[in-house]
Amino acid sequence: MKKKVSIHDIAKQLNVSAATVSFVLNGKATEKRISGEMEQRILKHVKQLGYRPNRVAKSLRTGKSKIIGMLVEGIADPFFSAIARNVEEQAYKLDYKIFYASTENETRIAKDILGAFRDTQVDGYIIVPPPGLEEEIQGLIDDNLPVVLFDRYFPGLATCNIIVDNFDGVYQAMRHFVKHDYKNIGFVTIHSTQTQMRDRSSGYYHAVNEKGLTPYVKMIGFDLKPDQEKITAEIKQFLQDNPKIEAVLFATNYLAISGLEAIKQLGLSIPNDIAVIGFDDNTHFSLFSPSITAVAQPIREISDQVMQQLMACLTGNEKLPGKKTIVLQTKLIIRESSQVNKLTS
Amino acid sequence: MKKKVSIHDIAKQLNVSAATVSFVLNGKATEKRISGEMEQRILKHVKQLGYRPNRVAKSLRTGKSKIIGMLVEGIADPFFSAIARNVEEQAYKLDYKIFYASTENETRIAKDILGAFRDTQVDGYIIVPPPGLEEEIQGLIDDNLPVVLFDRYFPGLATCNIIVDNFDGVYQAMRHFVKHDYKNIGFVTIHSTQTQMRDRSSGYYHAVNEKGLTPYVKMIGFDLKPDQEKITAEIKQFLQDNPKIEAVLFATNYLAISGLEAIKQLGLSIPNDIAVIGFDDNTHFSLFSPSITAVAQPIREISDQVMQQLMACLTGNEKLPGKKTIVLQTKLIIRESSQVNKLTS
DNA sequence: GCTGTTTAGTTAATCGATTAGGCAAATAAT
DNA sequence: ATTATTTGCCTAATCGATTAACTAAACAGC
Repeated sequence: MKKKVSIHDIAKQLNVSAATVSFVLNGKATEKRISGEMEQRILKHVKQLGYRPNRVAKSLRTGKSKIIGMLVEGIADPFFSAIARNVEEQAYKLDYKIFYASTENETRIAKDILGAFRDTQVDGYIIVPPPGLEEEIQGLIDDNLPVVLFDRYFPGLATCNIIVDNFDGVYQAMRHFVKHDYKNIGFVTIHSTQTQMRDRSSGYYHAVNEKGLTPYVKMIGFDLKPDQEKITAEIKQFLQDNPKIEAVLFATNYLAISGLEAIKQLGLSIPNDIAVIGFDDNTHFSLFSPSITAVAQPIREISDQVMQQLMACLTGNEKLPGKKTIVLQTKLIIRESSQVNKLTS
Repeated sequence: MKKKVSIHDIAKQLNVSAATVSFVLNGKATEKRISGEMEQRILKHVKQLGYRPNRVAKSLRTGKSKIIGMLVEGIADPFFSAIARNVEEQAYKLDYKIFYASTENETRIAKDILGAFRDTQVDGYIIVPPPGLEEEIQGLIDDNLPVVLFDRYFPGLATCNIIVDNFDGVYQAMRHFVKHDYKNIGFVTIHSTQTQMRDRSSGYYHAVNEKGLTPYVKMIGFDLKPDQEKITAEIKQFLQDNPKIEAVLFATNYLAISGLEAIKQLGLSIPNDIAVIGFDDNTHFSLFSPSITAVAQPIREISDQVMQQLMACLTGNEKLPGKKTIVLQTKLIIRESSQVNKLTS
């Protein structure tokens, strides 16, 4: 087992002090008036030995870790994993590493992990907050730690938030339905008071009121998320109980999946028996037959904004991002599932 | 900004030494003969202040970090993110954190990140190795660091590997095709010499030879992975060039997606014009019309085995896992895409 | 009363870096 | 020639924990 070499070993071997080596390694040779000759001697020897400074020690001394903590609802969710991937890519370029973790939207898990992040002294936080995390986030702000929230936020907190216009996303989808003459439009969402879901609901109700429609809403408990079959069963029941529904909007990607399964099980034909739009696009929606219309979130832009805001703090004047809410627009990707099939109708 | 409290602050406030506090906090009170009275006094005060030990300092001293480094091909890939999610869940229970990163199967990125993991002193490594990472992995072994590889491995290295029977997975799929009387069966794979792809190819050729069939193979460059459209175009070309093909097997999930798109663009009907099987199942395959037959990898089992092997080293007698290759079985999930449609044929 | 053993802690070195402050030698200024 | 400045590098404290080695007091045994 190759013994680890420390900066002191390097120093001893060259008969200089550890401080000198440290200065050279941190590019402060000129600033600290180390001669060019010495600098070369050290650099050469360091390269030859393949010495790598111990980040843990460095982190302890400087209080910086070059790590960003990222807390999402679930890394297996394609929406979050796609953003995670983009964020990671950008972080990598700036010599930061990402430390992901999933909360499953549970307050306790989120608190635990956030604690672990703090203990590890991560330099910045990217958080998709579950309910009840206000205090912890306020704590980060109080301690002057850079935080960026995305997907949802707490209106009461002075954080930097990157979100999409959930209200408008749903509203656009509704207008599309109405334009194609659908009158009885269902909305399947989850029981949640978080901003993103609340805004989606508002968008639905706004459209319903504006157009004088009858609302048909089904709320699924969030706790059912791991149990796809149960969600499918509930949606099936909802559609059976409300046979008038001729179009339905699903408020999240996993609800859409279960909803499509429910529709399949009921033997209904899309879009002739029932039209469908999902919130959150999916690589596969274009391949479905019929292809599925979706409200697409701008994944690339979200990732870019998240990183831009966070990096401005990390590399800049160490200030907090400050209270700022950046609202990005969604895009309705119109496919076959939301318009009557001209061939058969 | 709340000043951070250290173990010395605690000690001073209680008029004891830092060592005593440390012993109590690490549950060594009895072993180190600290009185119950003192123990309670310290615990109470620590709880009251909400003191949390600095993990970085602890890590520097002990050389342990309670972090596991996980290197996958791409965190946005549903196969890897599902495994990551499971692994994370188990690690969490054992008080370990996971540090993910994506390599995009590039040697240089993988080396970089592995270096960062080492610098951070992660306690264990879970790796899906890109080509050319042999030396670095051997280096981990030489330094007695626990490593588990999965999905693919290097036959020359004495590592613990968790893989699936890729050969048999493909072979089963081929047998299924043959059973349903398909004779001209295409195989779309990527240009790669890594074990998992090599074995899938072997499975195909074995079946082709055994049944006396004509091989139709299309190799896609791995570098095209980010460019879905190009892959789609190549597959389209392949199918057009080989009109005899009546069934096709895709060797990875993203090839299947592009392949389905190609088939859609060609206006072919599945399974009547062309039958399809994909390697790697997908949440959505059951919802496609027709639903897509797939070779499912046992995600849960893979994650369990990975963690079991790694944890045995971490919590146990600090030995390496040793050379051991655990081969799990795939399961052919038969759906509509691979058998002639009884209604119309 | 003197030695040996427990009890209940304490002291100080250590992990591997960073960095403010110091100091001797060389060079410049007067 | 003497003082001032610059050059070039070193000393030692520090970050916040862990832990081997030690000690002082209390108690036991003969």
